Amino acid sequence: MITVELDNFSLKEICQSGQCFRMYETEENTYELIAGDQYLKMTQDGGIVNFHCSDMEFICYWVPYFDIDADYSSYIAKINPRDTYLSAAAECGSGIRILQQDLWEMIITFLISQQNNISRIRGCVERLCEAYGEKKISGEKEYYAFPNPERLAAASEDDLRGLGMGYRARYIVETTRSILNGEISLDRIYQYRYYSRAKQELLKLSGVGEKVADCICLFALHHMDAFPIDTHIRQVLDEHYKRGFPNRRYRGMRGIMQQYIFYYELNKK
DNA sequence: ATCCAGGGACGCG
DNA sequence: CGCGTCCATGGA
Repeated sequence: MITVELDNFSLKEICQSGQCFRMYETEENTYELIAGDQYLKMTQDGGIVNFHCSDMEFICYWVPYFDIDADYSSYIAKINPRDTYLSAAAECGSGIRILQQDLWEMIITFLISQQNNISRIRGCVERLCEAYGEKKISGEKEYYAFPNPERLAAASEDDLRGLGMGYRARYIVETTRSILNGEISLDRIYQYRYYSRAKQELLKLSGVGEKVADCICLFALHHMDAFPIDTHIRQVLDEHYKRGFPNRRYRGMRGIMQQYIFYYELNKK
């Protein structure tokens, strides 16, 4: 087990931030997470966080995953103090992190997310993993990994509709096919240095539009300028930023600001 | 019942 | 390009 003391890090807030749909608070201050084919149990008491894994797994996998080496207080310090809305939002969600999740998993997950609510997205993703993911064991915990493209290719559109994916089933089938036949290369998308290039490539996938592409760029590729505009963010922009969001000021950190706003809208009061 | 949820494809003018 | 319309599903 690894024990570390961290600033601006809250498992509860990360869990409720809506980036990862397979993280659960299983008991008070105890969280379980399945990411890709990895399972992790964590506990937190104040700033002290316990990761139930080896040193190697922590350093190679979970440090980048949780963006642990980044200093989020410096992001918060950049917020215009006269922007009372954004200041309140960042204070509310000061412990969230921009996760670095698996690209393939984020593509499928955010295809499912469209015109859908978070609790139902969780259910859809979980059923998808149970039906097509590899069964794994970590200690005494059994879980299903997120299915890789080859395994998901076994699912027909009707199969996926049977799992409650609705009209998104066709997007999943078509996107899986274009990845498997090499039309779109995940490796290439990983290697693009510029956000606009990665986004441009993602937009070629069936069912991936502006918003979903931005979520994938932010939550998998860590392109911190991605600024996904969903229905909640749209309302905030219309109400608090009628002259546009201050993009210049927050260049290189637009994504985290978006997440502070998103978290605030879902969890305030 | 009606509305809404981390939207996007498609057709139309 | 900007705009309607349709697309499943379940909870409030």
